Amino acid sequence: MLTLVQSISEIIKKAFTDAGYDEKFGVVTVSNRPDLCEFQCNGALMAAKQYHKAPIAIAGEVAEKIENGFFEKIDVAAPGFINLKIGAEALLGHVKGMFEDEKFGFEAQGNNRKVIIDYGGANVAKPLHVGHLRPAIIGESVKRILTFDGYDAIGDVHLGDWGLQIGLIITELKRRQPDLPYYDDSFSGEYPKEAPFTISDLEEIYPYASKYSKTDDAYREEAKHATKMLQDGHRGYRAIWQHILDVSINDLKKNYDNLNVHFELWKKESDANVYIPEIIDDFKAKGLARIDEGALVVDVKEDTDQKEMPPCILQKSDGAFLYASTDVATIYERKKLFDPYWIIYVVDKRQELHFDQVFRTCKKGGIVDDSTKLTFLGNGTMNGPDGKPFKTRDGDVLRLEYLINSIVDKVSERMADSDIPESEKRSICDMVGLAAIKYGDLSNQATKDYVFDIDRFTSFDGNTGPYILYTLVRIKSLLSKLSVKDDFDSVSALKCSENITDSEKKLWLAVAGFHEAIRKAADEIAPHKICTYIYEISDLFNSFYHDNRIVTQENVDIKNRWIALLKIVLEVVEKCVDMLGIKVPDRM
RNA sequence: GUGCCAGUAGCUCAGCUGGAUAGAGCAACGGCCUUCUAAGCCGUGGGUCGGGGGUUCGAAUCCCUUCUGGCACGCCA
Repeated sequence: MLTLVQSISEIIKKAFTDAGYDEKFGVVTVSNRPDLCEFQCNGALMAAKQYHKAPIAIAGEVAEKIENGFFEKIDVAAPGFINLKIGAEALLGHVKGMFEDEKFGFEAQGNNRKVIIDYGGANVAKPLHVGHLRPAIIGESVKRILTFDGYDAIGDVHLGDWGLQIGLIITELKRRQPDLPYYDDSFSGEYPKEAPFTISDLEEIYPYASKYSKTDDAYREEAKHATKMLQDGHRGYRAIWQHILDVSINDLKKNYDNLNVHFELWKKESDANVYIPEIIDDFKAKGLARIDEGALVVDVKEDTDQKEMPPCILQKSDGAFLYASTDVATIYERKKLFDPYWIIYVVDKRQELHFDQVFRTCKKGGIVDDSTKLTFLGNGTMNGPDGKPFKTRDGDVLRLEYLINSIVDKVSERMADSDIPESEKRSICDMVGLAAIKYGDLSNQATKDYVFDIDRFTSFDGNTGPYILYTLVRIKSLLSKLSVKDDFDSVSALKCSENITDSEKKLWLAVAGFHEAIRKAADEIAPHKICTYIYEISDLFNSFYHDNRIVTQENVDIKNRWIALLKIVLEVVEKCVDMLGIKVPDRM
């Protein structure tokens, strides 16, 4: 169905036509002067130039032609605004359509086209840290938004399991446990099923090896060599690598689950690796690649470029592949396996140049055709209250689970004197804590850096996740007090439009704004627009709640209309919150 | 050096495809609980939209310039 703004625009466009003007000027927007009106049309101001006429005169003529019946008030204001207030009956009439549609009247535009969203970025053998939080939260939300918009959206964790990091671990492991059979080239038996390390071991080994390699060139060379051997198929190294995968993936799944972040695909860099040779052969055959300083590169500079655009390196001078190779191969693989219409990368924005090169390489080599959309949605950095990247007191990278725990602890303090039984409290704190983190993150623009302030996010006041949850819980509580039956007929409850107060009408208008808000969020891949919307509607609900005694309302028609209102607000906001990846408790 | 992004109230951020008096939240101050969850509601104060030019009837928004901060710039990922 049309959005409310579109429906009103249709009426105003007709008035412009009837008054002898181009209908394109009849576009209506939500008013930026709520004290004057609910909707406004600035078309007369724009038409003034074309028709060489005073805008106020045009506005007057158009206003004359506006159909009666839909509006409560039509004003013309200098220098040429047309100000509109919708009638209560028309508003309820519009909203009725939302009740009758499972998407609340939202028109999905994805047409079931396939979109792959790459938002994991986790590496095996390394714990998730704060740097993984934003892509995970934003990516999950983007996936849910696009799913709602009718796309066949697939989340891919795209694990980093194939670089020097594995070589480093192998090297360090060999140094510590040289007697293991993996390094014995003459060993031909079966390797042990059990990994020779735990996840905790790995989390210690990798940083150690990484650090040490920076001080010892021979060690570093050995790690590079091990990486190459692994890529070339060394049997023992492959076995170690498989152990690393098994141990890590198990742990990562658990951690992502705790975040309510789920991937449809658990693909890895190594999966794409097998395609690299054929891709390189193809680039060579097409004459698109050249040798430069011993490395195989693809020139991706275009004539229109204002900036420097270094070539994309597909193969290092020592013959090994690197991240550009795997990223190109990954797109190749995705094209081959899924033939997606769209691929979206939710990755730290500092990698923009790299992905620009990769995308251009893919287009140039015909790995994807021009119709395939490749989007880089670079996320900003999460900073601490000092405005600098979030670190522990010692200056180390903060593990994600520690961050989550500290938030949940703060929430628990808040809930200490609530009368909710301890058995339920735990999961409620988890939900509220996660909502605090996610809402705090998603309410900022994805591409911008933002300040993650634990005290602010857990303060529970104002525009926060807990406030939204509190509002939803409040509505749930009301509906339960009202003993609303599941088969309550909301549509017929809308027949009564008497005694609609200002705060109620504003809330209905906010409900009607759902379609518009989600449309924008989906088109611009902007979860923060959903946050803005739910904050507005929650705020309006709480005002309405304050102004009206719902449970004790004696006029049955009005009470039923209010029940319908509660139900639709609850459903709409729950849907929004779900698109952010946030779960709602029944009470708090 | 080249390029990208940011600079809006004391703090954290919206708004940016040009429109009326630039909006929230926090913090400050003042009200509202014998009544549906006060984790709430209502109100007050607070801004040369980094500076300077320009385009326009009209600019936080578009263009140029400048200052400040962040980031990225071929064999790490």
